[in-house]
Amino acid sequence: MASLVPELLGKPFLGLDTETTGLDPFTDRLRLVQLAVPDGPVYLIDCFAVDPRLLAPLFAAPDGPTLVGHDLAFDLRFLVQAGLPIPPGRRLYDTMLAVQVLDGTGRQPGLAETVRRFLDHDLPKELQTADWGGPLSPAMLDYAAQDATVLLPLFTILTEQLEAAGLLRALKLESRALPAVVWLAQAGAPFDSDAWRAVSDAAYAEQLRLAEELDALVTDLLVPNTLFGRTVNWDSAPQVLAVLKNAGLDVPDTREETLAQHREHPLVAKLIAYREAAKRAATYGLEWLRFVHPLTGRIHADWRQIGAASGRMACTRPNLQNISRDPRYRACFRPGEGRVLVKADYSQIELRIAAELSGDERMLAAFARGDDLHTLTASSVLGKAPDAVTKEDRQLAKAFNFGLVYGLGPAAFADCARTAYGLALTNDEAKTLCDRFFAAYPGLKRWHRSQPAGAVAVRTASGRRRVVERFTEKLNTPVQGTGADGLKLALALMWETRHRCPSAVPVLVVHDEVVIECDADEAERARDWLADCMQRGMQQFVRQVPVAVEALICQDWSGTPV
DNA sequence: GCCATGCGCGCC
DNA sequence: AAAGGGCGCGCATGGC
Repeated sequence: MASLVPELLGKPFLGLDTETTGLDPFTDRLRLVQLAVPDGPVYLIDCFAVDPRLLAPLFAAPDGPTLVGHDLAFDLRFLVQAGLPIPPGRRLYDTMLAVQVLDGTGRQPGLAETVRRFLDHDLPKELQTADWGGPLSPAMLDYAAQDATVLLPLFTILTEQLEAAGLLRALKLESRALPAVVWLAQAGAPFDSDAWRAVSDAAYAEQLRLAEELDALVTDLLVPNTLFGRTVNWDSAPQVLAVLKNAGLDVPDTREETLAQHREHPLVAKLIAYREAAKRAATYGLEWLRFVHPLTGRIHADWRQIGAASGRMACTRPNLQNISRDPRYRACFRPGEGRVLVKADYSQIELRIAAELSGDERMLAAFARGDDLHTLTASSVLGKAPDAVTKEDRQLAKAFNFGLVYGLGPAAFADCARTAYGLALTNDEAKTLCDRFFAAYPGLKRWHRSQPAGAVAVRTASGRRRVVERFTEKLNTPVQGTGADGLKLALALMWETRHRCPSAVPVLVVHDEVVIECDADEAERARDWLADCMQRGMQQFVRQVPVAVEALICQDWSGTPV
């Protein structure tokens, strides 16, 4: 080992893979580290026999070889637990991320699939789930070696294709963000299980109560409450639809939006309330507690770095990006004594990006002055002076500003205004307002008009590419994707400047929001550091419009002040 | 009993 | 001229 590290440090790139006894970096163990040398041997390090920390200088070197792996976040989480440093992002090359950048999809390709596609041969995977905690057979060693070796030709061919497609810059951004994603997953979100249990119990009780009230209601209304030979299952859409029809309501389905149009009907009103409680009880119930890690007491979700075709991240097991905004749930995410959260989010970031991409002069000028865009839109569309704009006017403007990012037409806009903002609009009114909206922002209209027909490749500010067909995707992908680019650079900057706030770790990332945890006595410094990284990361991709970040120190994710 | 699918809805 | 973005998950259902 002593002579191996200096030798490896001199190579331009290395294939890196690991074998582990399971999938959990906290309870399962690192067994093998495989390092494949171009035109050379592949070294297999048995971590049960040799301390893998001897590899630390290879990982820590600022300018060592590029480390090529497939789904490196997985391997790095185990390597970190084994005491190794995370290499600088610019030295990492993840072939899974490379394929995703090449394809412009959120789908995560496996290694065997990638080898089949780019190298045109089979990679046996039967031993992936072998017992890596026991004796290692020659076949297992051969399998492990192959997994690392195959990364070398993949690196070459993927780089050629990325280069040809102008996608190397997008991959470099992903590489820089990768250490931060590992950091995020390993840190985990601080969580109060007892508080969650209490909130969950209350939601379940409410669901039961509402179901009983619904049962009573259908009896009162003389609607037969037995369908399909049993009492109504209020969770079943077909059964609910049948009940509604029986009650004399002419509805095509039981979706929220449909129900909202009959909310004055007592049965429908109760049903809406039931749905809300049932959804909360099911999605955020006691079952959810299985995600609390038995060793750390925290939630270490599976953060997918490229989760969406737009470049956004996604999160599973559990999805921490769709936790109810109800403060009772969010308050369960809180650190222990002596620690605080700092939550920061971008102000109207997608609207700012849309202004930038469309080049609309009025919008750009408004953002440059620091004006409130919603008020400006309301005053332009309604022909009022800005100081005469009411709260309702501003709500309407919000629906517009929101809708334009998605390329909504008048009919869709009217729907959106109705369901999301509680505004009743006829289609004619919506049409008139849309015309005035585009008259107020001619640059936006040009942007919409300039979209070519048919399937085209659109790009985000980092050069990330996606082939799209629908008009709305052509508008939205660069907006959403540029937001994702800026946030990823922000995460990279946080990792690269973490010495400025040694007690801070990232715990949640939700598209335009980052939450970190830190020592209470470092909170102000952490807040400024976080806001600075986020601002600079996004501003790198959004050049003409000022990027604004709002950051708050709090006890928990609901925002309770310290 | 397992799995795929559609619906409905939580988040941004 | 119109144009409804991106996810993950729980449930019911239906096929095997």
